[in-house]
Amino acid sequence: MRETDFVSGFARGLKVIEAFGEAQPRLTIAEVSKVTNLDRATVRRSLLTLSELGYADYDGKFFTLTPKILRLGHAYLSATPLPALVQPYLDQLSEKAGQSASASVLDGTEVVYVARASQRRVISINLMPGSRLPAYCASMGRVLLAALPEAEAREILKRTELKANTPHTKTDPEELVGELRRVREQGYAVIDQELELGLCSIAVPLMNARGQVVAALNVGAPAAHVAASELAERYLPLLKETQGALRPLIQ
Amino acid sequence: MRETDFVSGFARGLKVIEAFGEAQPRLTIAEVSKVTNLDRATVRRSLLTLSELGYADYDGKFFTLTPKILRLGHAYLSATPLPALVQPYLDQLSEKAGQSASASVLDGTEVVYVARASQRRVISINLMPGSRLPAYCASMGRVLLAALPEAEAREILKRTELKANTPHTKTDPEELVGELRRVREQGYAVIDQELELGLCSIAVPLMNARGQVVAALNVGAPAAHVAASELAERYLPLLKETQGALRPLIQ
DNA sequence: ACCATTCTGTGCGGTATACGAACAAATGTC
DNA sequence: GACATTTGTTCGTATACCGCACAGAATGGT
Repeated sequence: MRETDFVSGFARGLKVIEAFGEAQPRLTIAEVSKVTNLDRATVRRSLLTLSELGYADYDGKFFTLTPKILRLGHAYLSATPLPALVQPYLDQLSEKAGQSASASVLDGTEVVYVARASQRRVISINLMPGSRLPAYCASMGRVLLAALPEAEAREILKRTELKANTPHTKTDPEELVGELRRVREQGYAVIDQELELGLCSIAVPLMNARGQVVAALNVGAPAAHVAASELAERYLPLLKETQGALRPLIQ
Repeated sequence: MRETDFVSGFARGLKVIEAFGEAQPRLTIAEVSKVTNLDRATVRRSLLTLSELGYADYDGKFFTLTPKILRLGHAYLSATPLPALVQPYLDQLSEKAGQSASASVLDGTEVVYVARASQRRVISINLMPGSRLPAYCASMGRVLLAALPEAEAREILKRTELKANTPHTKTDPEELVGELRRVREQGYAVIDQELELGLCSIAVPLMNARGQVVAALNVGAPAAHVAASELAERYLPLLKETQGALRPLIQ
């Protein structure tokens, strides 16, 4: 690709959109400028453009994103058959298990939820399609990393900030690579409170008809309710069943 | 806003992203050019930019969006407190009702789902956060339109392509305005197979502490399972209860 | 009330980008 | 296999945009 085949105005604008995150529903021009390291004048033009197009609201001081912005992500969710395909199976799985069930794909060092069926039981982390978690300490992340050639998985781990979210979090790259090997062999991954205390989960890969891993499927449960050691016994059959049912349907 | 406060390269790029919809997961440069009415050279630059940034994949012929694009919509979903706030109530509501429950907001002529709790029962339409439906023939759409000044609602109806999805669909603007009046008076809207045969639903507005309508809440059911005339009797108390519980919590 | 700080909005010069057209490559048609 | 059509890529030029610097407004601290 030539240098001139890159529209930096577009790239800058996308960066501006991403500046709106968790703790920042309302941002001023200067705040966005700080977060994005873009010039204030540039940020201002981008935000006014978003506002003009209806993707953002502006009250003279603060900018907020409007629901129109969901059209962008929706372009992916509706264009990709996977989410719509797995949703009903996820609902079934979630009901049978009595726990939340999710499907996700890998994006860089993170897993991205593409579908989810939640249970009444409220978990502190609120997850929905589009939500992201670091791959190294999430059950679906382990499964997806295990599906990659080891060199590639190592590369991703190298790029990841391996921090200990809890005392249980595995952060040693070598230990993680070993863990990935085990996951690859046994065909599933169990996480015991590595992401958050009190939360454990089990995941299996989702394969297409050709056997390529295209996503992961998991069931999450409060540690108080189900011990990590019981996860496989309790939920693995259900996960395997769902995995098998979906396999011929994907692609 | 001055003419020069608009970044057209950014606007064009967003248009390119939106070109990827329902039936088009994989698009060529020329296809995107047709859909967007942008010059092929311009589209190419936008797509290569998306690809360079990891928002799209390119195999030399077709472009596809990657899950990274979900970061954009996620910026809204996580930045707006509403979805996370209503989700647990939705889950509860869905379980008590034994039917799917959703929350949505208005975006132009469409309702946009911001949260959803689905039931095992599979409905032909697959809906998820970010999904859109025309407001005029959806229960939540009726509720949200009814909350607007009548002139504004008329304006939106004028901009809408009022097509009859089923023999039951109301498409006469005057009849719809009358319907909106009734919805406003009775405080809820019932849809009987106007969007899709076999599907009916009931919705109520969600208000914030100041009494402003900020979203809508609904329960959908297969017509075979629950007659439209029974919807209010069966689910209105649950909806009202949820509405009341959320009211002091919003904003 | 004052100054210090931070913010938004604007004008300007240099540069990067969009446009249209022309070219090259692929695809389809007979 | 030759022609027609569509698609992808390149190029020159006019122009729109970026970053900077400054002015004025808003905010905050003393």
